[in-house]
Amino acid sequence: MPSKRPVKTKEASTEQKIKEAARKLFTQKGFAATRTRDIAEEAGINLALLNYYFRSKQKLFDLIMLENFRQFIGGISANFTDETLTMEEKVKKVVNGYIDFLTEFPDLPLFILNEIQGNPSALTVRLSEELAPARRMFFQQLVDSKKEGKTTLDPFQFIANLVGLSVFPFVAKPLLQRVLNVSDEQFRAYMDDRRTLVPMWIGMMMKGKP
Amino acid sequence: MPSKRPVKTKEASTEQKIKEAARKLFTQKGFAATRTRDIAEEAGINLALLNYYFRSKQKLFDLIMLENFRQFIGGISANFTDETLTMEEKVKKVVNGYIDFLTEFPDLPLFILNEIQGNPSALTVRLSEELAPARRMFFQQLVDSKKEGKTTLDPFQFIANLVGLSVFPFVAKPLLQRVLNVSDEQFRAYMDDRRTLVPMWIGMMMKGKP
DNA sequence: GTCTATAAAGTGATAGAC
DNA sequence: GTCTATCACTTTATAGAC
Repeated sequence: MPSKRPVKTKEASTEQKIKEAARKLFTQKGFAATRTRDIAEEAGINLALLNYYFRSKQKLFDLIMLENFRQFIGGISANFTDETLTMEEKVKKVVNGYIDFLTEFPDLPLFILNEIQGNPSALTVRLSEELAPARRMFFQQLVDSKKEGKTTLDPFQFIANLVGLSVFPFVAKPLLQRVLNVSDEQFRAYMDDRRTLVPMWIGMMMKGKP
Repeated sequence: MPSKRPVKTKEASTEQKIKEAARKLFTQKGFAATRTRDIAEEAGINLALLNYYFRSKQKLFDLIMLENFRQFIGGISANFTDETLTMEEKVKKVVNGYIDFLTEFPDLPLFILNEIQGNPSALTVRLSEELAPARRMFFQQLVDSKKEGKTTLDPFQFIANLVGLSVFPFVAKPLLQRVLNVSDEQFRAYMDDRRTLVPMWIGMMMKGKP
């Protein structure tokens, strides 16, 4: 078992190189379609070192998966638990946060959706727990809005719309680009437009019938 | 090579049983994570029969994938090429079509999204071609709507919203259910509500600012 | 810490009996 | 058409030299 980090700090350590290579391949192709040999090659190291540092393919995968989950929900959760923000401001922050994040890590949402479908009970429980505070505060705020007559929208529908409008375009990016004949650059521009469009639409939806 | 179908017609033929088992497992877990032995067991037949009927795992998978693609785009395409329908009617039909279809085959969209991400150029080209007529007619109709001052919404944003609001809740079903604590029954009811909600929202979005 | 060589198990596919 | 037995190859993981 490796107890000490390597000496060099200027360039990435072997352990780090393996982890980054694994993150790239696992996130792109999933657990089963990724071979440990591919990871070793991508990291530019020997195959045996993977097991030396991480014991097994599964352990390495679990590590990557947990980090991916954390990164995905981290920013969102923070925005929703901020007491100083109105619902309208939260929506703007969450939408912009998603678009920033997914522009940088476009493969992550599909990876997470796959993992959750494949493991109905494993990490989803933990995920749910970590999101519990955000959920509680959000529900409370939406119930208050209902009392004040600001909206009639059900919390489930609200979240489904918010995530659908923000995240789905990234999940379906290759499909949308192919079918609608859109370049990478154009796609980016469209997503930028959505930073203001989506919050506006969400606002309209909350107000109810036109 | 099998030239004749089996004799029995009362129950599913061996070939059909294999195909259905393969469809279930491939759609659920993808190509790499599905073993031919699993398919054989699921179908209740011998492993050798899989190769007898379909030559190889890859050939069987290609067959399933093509059928899945066709089924997914079939209904949608038909709705969009119907000249007698207004844009508003088309939206209603497409939304209801998706919700019907995905209630029955909830695993399909994630499967398709995965395949498209994994094969940037293989089947997506064919998919794009088969959707070409629908795309052409839809663009024309939306351009007309713009001229008439009915909407200012970009076609890309329109499609992203339509598919995002209709399909995404099914893709994210396990996540939404876990995080928002929703039963299967409740989820179904929410989706039923969306049959009228989504077309209404799309209508509001097309009209522009509130 | 890193390498080569190899063990151990898994997996797709086929040969040949029935 | 369907089965059992087995081959050929891949892939994960480890032993042991350096």
